[in-house]
Amino acid sequence: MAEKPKKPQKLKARLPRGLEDRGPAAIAATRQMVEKIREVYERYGFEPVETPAMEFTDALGKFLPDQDRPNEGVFSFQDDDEQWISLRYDLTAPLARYVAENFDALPKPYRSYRAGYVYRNEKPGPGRFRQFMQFDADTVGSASPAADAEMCMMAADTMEALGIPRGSYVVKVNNRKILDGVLEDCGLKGAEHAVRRLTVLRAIDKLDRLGEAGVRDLLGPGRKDESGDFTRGAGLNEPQIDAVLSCIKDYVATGEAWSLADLRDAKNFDTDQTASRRALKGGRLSDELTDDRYPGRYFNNASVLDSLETTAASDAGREGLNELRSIMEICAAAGYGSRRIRIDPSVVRGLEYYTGPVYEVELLLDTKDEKGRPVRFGSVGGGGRYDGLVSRFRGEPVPATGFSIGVSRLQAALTMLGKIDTRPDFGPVVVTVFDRDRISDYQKMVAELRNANIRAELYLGNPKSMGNQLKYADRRNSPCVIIQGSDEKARGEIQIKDLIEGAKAAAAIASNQEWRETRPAQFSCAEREIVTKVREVLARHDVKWVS
RNA sequence: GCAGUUGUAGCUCAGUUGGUUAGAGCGCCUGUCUGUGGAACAGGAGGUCGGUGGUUCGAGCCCACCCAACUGUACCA
Repeated sequence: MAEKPKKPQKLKARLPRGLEDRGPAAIAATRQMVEKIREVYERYGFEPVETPAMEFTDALGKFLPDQDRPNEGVFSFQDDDEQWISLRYDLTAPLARYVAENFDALPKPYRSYRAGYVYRNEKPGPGRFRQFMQFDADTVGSASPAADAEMCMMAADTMEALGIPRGSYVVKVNNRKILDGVLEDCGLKGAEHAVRRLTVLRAIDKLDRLGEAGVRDLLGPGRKDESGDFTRGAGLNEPQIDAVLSCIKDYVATGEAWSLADLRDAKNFDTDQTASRRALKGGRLSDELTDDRYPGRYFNNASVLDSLETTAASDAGREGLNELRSIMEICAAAGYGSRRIRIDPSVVRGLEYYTGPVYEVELLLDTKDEKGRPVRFGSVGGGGRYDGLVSRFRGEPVPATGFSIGVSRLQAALTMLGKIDTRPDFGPVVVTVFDRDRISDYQKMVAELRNANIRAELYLGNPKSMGNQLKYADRRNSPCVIIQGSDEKARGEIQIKDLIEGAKAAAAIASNQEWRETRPAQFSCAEREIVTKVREVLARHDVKWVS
């Protein structure tokens, strides 16, 4: 054998990790989700505003302390004047910039929403991407707890608008001021303990993932994970650990706990009793209730508030508790009970700019990947009050609160749960080419269909055989094709082949010979009837092309 | 970043104790079929066995280093 000629070094087609190409089904699903979210936000009185994907890095507040370069978590580059520009990592900081820049022209409180891609240079995982879509709503210029309560209620409404039933999601609420107060009580006050306070907050944030024992380790000396890797802890002593944990999980003092039986009885809930009972059967909630890793996490909001009374003794804590109480009163009065909007003192959120109330939306459904392994998605939405963000640009305080749906992550979760239709949409009607010199005739048929608002196209490949053209139409998932050979042309007719009906008929036919000769689900009609007859076929199979 | 696991065809995976020219299923292309999708049958294309170096008469298999992916963990202001 002759020596093989050396292959030219081909460029490897590859996509950077954490990014995804999106096909027709995913695009359609996103469009539907965005539209449903938009309807809810509009109904709440928010108006759209859009900002670009890039901002000056200082506007995002993403410079590393004591250094003149941006944090590694954001994608950044220098403009030709050496100014740092970054891709936005959320929609909140750019909105704060927009409001500050247009402050005088905007009505206050200013209520706006926007959907867009954001970018984070972090390790990707299931439901975690480096480019992903968020859908935000923000109220700028109101310090009222009613603004925060509204965010929580809107979060709940949005989930239900997206088809996630009551009981399959929960909006968790907390107030950072309470945690601040508790940490002060633990003797972790002042700048010299800032690092340890941060470690404590992060440990608390992991309660749902690591359980109490794991958090205890992280608050103390440290924790070894299942791969043997060791993480250093906050180094608190036992009394301090107990103090921190008690404010997070021990609400038993005054209130009633929700036992599983109570939940089944559903008398602890205000307006959503029937739905609650139904959701309990399949939902994750019942598992957690019987799981002793989560002792006492399920109490109604009134009893949690009462319990916090004893732990939130500092000024900051008391202020936070009062805000929380107002939020819950407003929600309860509007019919949003403890099962939909629940106080959860372990919610702290990762972003530093939150100053008070924080919210998080969690799916309570079990998600499994294609190999059946459980997948942890984390929150599918979140938000909070950020009273400091806009005022960075101005000399006056500008309170603000907002909420964000992680559209991409939620879509990934819903896809994994089989709740999103990933079947391909119907393709266009394909007009086949029989005689190459009559292309203009065929294109005229296409135009006629298009003018009748029917998705149609001419076969633009090599029309060497009818088989190839039908195979193409089949792959496009076309409902039907148009055929006109010389015989039909002579009679002024066309053939319409119903591919959907034909596929059904195919099951009963074994030989290719017969398959061809019977030409299943094919009929002829006069040329001028093309639109009427095609419409009949489309109507028969309920083809609508709406997505 | 740290730790563990895994890298063989487009995809899912076999590959014996280290032994000739690395296989299968699915998918793709062509044909049986010059005016008809599917099925069936036949054929074909497609591989630097992740990369580099080493041990050996001989490496997909053994060793070292590197790269990548996955999982956990950390980071995510």
